[in-house]
Order: sequence, then structure tokens, then C-alpha cells
Amino acid sequence: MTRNHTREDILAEAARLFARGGFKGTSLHDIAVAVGCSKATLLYHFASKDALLVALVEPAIEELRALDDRLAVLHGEDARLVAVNGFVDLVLRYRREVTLVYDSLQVSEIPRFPGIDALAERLVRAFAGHSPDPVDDIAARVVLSGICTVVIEHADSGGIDLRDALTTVAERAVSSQVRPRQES
Amino acid sequence: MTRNHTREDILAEAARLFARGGFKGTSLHDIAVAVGCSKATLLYHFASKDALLVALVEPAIEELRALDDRLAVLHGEDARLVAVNGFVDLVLRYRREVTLVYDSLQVSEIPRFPGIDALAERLVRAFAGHSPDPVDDIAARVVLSGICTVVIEHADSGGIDLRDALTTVAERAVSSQVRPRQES
DNA sequence: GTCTATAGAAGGATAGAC
DNA sequence: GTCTATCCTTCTATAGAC
Repeated sequence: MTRNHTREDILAEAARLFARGGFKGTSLHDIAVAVGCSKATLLYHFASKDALLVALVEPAIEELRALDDRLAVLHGEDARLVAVNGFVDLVLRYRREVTLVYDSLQVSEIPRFPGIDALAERLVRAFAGHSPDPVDDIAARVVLSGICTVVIEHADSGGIDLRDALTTVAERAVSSQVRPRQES
Repeated sequence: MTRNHTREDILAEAARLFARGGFKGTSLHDIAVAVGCSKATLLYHFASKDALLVALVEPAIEELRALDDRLAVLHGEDARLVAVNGFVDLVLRYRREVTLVYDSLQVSEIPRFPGIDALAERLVRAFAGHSPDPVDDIAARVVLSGICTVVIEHADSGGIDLRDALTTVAERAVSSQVRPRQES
């Protein structure tokens, strides 16, 4: 557990600083100071600044892909439930990392992760319970991106269970008055 | 109307590029190339890169403050309706600018606008219809930030009325099952 | 594995001609 | 008003000692 102490420190500080200042807004110098080492040490552990970012978000991406796989065989309401619960859980465990991934979709200041755009699109559709209603599609997009943002600033969740709140919001936003549910 | 052709071009291109690449992710060189002029010309019209950003978002900030003023005398459901309709309208008219303002709240890569944090907090409360339920508070935050994000990528709104969709989503997300409405 | 020193590129901003 | 040329800083990354 105590192996590669420095490498872990770098990842932790980089996550914190990237979340606060953005990827382009955070320099290797900033990270080095936060860690308490030199820039050269950073680049000994990671080939480049981009490589550091990739290493940072890799675990989150892996889990995102796993969730995507699980969703592949689900439809409608089933997909929605798994997507919402799975994504909220994932975002809570990888707060800062997921936001970096999400930013990479919109802002080209960050290196792209292959296949992420299509994955995000499938996730939106699942969040919408594959509803044909365009409003549900918009709702899914709003909630999906909103969750990513809120989870960052709410590092201090004031007593309330953030997980329950976020899933509830996702539930509400996408629920049409007439929900096309499969009453099996 | 044809006065200060270049200045307007600079603002337009800067808005486009900042939205796509982020503030730090977009250089004066990038903007100059897009406009078709030199960096020096940019800095003749605007004192600095920061000043360019401020000039860009100033109109949006002004309207945001105006909305905030209107909200000051409203409560509960009335506040919610005015806040949601007013904000959605504002965001649709200043798509790229509002997002820059919103980013300035989270990411310190962008110069801060005075009083914006408190304003944003009041807006959140209004979006929540001043509900005491913490879930409504979270819902308001999710929807508020989600709207800012979605409106950017949806430059191509596919036939659907984005305004209606966004207000509907905001309505749904914050509506508790038991809405504390003032049935006058 | 970590450091100092430095290379090499890119960024924001200024000077001065036109 | 717009340009070219330049300055100075900051940034990423490398070289080489320890």
C-alpha cells in the first residue's frame, strides 16, 4: 500500500488542481509546488502533462465503459434506472475525474478520449429511458451535465445524502407525465 | 451600424473560440487568425486578454443583474417562474457568454466578476422556489448548470423548441410531489 | 528517483512605423 | 487603426549530475 508514494501524491494533487483551475489553467509548476517536488520528478513519473491527465481519468473511463456495457442489453425504464444509479455512483466516487472527462466533450482544451462521444450519447439516451420525446432527451442532457458540475462544488454536502438527491432529480426531470413503463 | 467593424468581429470570434477551447485554451494568436488581423490590433481594441473577456460577458452580466433585481421582490412559486423563464431566455440570447460567466464560478482560470457568486446563489434559491427541501436545492443547482452546458452544444436545435424544453425540465426537476404553491 | 539547469516553444503585451 | 518586430514571461520537456 505504501508503494510509489510520490506517484500517488502527484495524481491526487493534479486531480485537485485540474478541478479547481482547469487543465490549461494548471501548470506543471503548480502541481510540483503542491506535491513538494520538482517538475522533472513529475515528468519522470508521467511522460507528459497529457499523459498525467490520461492516467488520472483512466480508472473513471474504465468504469464508464463498464457501465456502458451493462446498458447495452437494457431498454426503456430498466436502462434508465441502471444508468442513473450507476452514473451517480460513479460520479460520486470519481468526482474530479469525471468532470475532466465531461469537459473533454465540450472544451477542446483537453485531449480527447477515443469513443467517449458515442458513449456519452448512449448514456444520454439511457438517462432519457430511450424516450422518443425530445424533451426527455434535453432533460437527460441537462441532468447529466448538471450532476457533473454539482458534485464538484458540493465536496461539502451539508448533511443531506447527495446520492439520493441526485438520483431523485434525475428521476423527476425525465419523468414525463405519461411514463412509458413496461408493466410486466 | 457599420461602425467599429473590427471590434465587433473580434468579440464574435472570441466568443466562438472561448466557448470551444476555453479561456486559457484560446490564445490571442488564435483569435487574431480567426478574425484575420494581428495580435496588436486585438490589443489596440482591448487593453488585455482579460479586458476582452470582460467586454464579452458584460452585456450578459448586466441582464443577469437585472433579472436578479426583479427576483428580489418575489417569493416562492412566483420567484421560480420568473427565474426560470428569465434565465432560459437570457441564456438563449447569450449562449456562449453565459457559459463563460458560469465557468468563472467554478474554474479559477477565468477572472472573477464581482458579486457574481452571491447572485448565483440567489438564482439557485429562486430556481428552487425557495423550497426548504434540500433536494429542491440540489435540483436547482443541477438544472441551472445543466442548462448552461446544454445550450452550448445545442447550437443545432433539431426542430424542437429548446426554450420550452428547458423550462419544462426546470419545472419538472424542482417540483416536489407536494408543491408548496400559493393558491391565491 | 529526485534534483538543478536549461533548452525551445508559445503566450501576453509593448514600441514604433505607416 | 493596423501592421511588423520585439520583449519578457511562462510553459512543457529534456539533459545530466547525484
